[in-house]
Amino acid sequence: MSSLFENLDEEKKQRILNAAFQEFAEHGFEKASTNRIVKKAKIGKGMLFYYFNNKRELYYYLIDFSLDLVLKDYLERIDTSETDFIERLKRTAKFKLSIFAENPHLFNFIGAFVLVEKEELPLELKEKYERLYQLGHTKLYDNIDYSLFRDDIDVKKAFKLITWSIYGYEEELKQRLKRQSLAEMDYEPLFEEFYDYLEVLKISFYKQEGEKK
Amino acid sequence: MSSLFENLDEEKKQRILNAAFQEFAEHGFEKASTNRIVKKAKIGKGMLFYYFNNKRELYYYLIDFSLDLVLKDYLERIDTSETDFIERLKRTAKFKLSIFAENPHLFNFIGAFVLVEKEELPLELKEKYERLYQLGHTKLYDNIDYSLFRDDIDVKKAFKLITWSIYGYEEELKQRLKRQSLAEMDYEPLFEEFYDYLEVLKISFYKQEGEKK
DNA sequence: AAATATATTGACCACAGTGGTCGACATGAT
DNA sequence: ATCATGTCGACCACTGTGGTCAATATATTT
Repeated sequence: MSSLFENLDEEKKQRILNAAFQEFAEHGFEKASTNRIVKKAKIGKGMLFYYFNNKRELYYYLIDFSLDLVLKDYLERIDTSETDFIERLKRTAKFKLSIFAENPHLFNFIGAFVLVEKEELPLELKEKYERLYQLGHTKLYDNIDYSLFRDDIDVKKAFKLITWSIYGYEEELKQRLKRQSLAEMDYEPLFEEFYDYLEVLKISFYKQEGEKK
Repeated sequence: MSSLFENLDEEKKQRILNAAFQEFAEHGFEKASTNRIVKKAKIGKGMLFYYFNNKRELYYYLIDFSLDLVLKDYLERIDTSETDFIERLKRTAKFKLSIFAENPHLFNFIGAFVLVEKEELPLELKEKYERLYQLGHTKLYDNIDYSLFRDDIDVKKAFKLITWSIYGYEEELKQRLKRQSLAEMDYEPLFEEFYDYLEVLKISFYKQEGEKK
């Protein structure tokens, strides 16, 4: 009965979610330890099994929760009427960061279960993930104005290169922020830096002023 | 006494190295299991502790081994007289792949111990790693002809973007090849694809014919 | 062929950590 | 004063741990 869990005060709920996300992200389902989770979440062992009947139920709850969150706080916010690919990505950055600030291990958690245990998931969750994945694809790549790109490069390859670049920047950022307290810090300089990179990408992959037809 | 181990026939040695690299890469030192290692390497439990006195000694041996290997089979082969950054990277790809083909978990292993346990390493290994890191930096970035890059972008940022792009491509490749037997396959098409990406990077970040002074 | 040295195994050990339970107790509502 | 709801952590049976070692197979020397 996870409605018990859902009615917890927000701070405690968040502590538990965070602890569990981190533990499962780092160790996978099998080797994740409920002992470490309760310790990190600062609750008694009993409570975890009071909210969730067992480890597996908690795990599935987390998957469901994370998929819902990505849908509502990320994908649904992406504005597909913006036809400039890089500009569209630029706008998604803020959504991503606010998710990360609230739940730093959520993306790692998703990455982990997708990589290693996606296939063994109950059908319901697997399908939910597939739907989300499809939606993500359309939200990112549909209705893009290809004519912005230079004519002398393969647009598909440019897409990939841009995506990898952004992923690389995100990862470097994560490393840099590792010991920072995410809560009270000034994100603006980071966004400025990020925008600078996007600008370089635009200059490089897009037609320049003179070339636009 | 790891000279015992070193005198093993190559095939058995490789089996043990592979198994151990993978186990430590996936689980870190603490949670790596010697039982799983011997099982995967298909040797009796006793042998592992016959070659290496204990788990830690094996771990340190692997670190030392991997650092030596990266030095000799990768860094020392990089030709710094090639002043074209992308061209230089292009040439390193073959070294990297041949290391990966022989020992698919080595880079993951290095990535893992650097990320989580570098600081607690014995001084000797820590210094060895630092030296390697420095050398890597010079081998990749020294004596690069900046004038190849377009004037209207920040070269430092272009460096980063290119590096991230290549890393992204490598990771995607790893995913794709996951279920392939690395041994007997044709790498040529992959290199062709890789070179295509590099070409896009060149067109985008380098000056075009007309602009060269 | 006998004796010795080296290589190899896996059952075994004490122990640490596992997921999950449950009686004791605190808190707040009725 | 009673009762429902929360909360805890000692406890349990059990699994897996790093490491040992007597037994044995194999190779080398005499």
